[in-house]
Amino acid sequence: MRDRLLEIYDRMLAAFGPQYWWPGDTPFEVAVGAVLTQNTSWRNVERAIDNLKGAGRLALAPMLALAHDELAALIRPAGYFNVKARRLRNLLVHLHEVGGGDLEGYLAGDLAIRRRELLGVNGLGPETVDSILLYAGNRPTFVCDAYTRRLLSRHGLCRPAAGYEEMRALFMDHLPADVALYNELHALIVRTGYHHCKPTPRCEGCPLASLLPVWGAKPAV
DNA sequence: GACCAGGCACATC
DNA sequence: GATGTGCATGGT
Repeated sequence: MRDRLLEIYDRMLAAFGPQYWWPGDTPFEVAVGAVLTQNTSWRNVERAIDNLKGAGRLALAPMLALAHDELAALIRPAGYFNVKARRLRNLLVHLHEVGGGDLEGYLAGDLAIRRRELLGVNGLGPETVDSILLYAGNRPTFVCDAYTRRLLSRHGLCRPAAGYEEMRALFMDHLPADVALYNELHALIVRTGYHHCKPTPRCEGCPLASLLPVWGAKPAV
């Protein structure tokens, strides 16, 4: 299993190069982006983050001071703005009350405990929590998503209906707990997902074709 | 106009 | 435990 995962990693890296994730300037921006990007394209998230930046609200206290409607209006381009305004506030309140307002210090605490605490915040699921821990906190936890399930299941490495924790364990049980590796591997899986679903379901001539012969958004028959 | 995008909570069976 | 639904904008 380790060798198969690393071969996929090597192929993707050779094809697309390092992805330099997460696209955000500060840990706080990364954490906010992790919520905003839930089921949403990154381009729309960027608009929302630009709005927050432009309004001088991209920091814990200034964002926490916003009324629901004000926050929702700023993040509108990211979609689900009422839901996400609530989820962001839940995260901010948690960081303020449990984390003492110090995001980086908070994320540096015991990994299993921090993960469990963050999963207890309403609106933060496993992908969002692992993204915050890995990309904002530089902690070794693997991030999985819909692309990951497609990649694994189409290579017979997991069931098509595999749960999140099952996929995460698959990576973490077979790969070293290496932040740089986890960072790049997840980013490359997403990058490969874009590449394959945009042009054509069957990616002819792709450097990954022998490893990833079929990708389309809907499982190919 | 249909389909998709770096999910998640909640209701229901 | 599995399955269905609401949430919403913007690109292709």
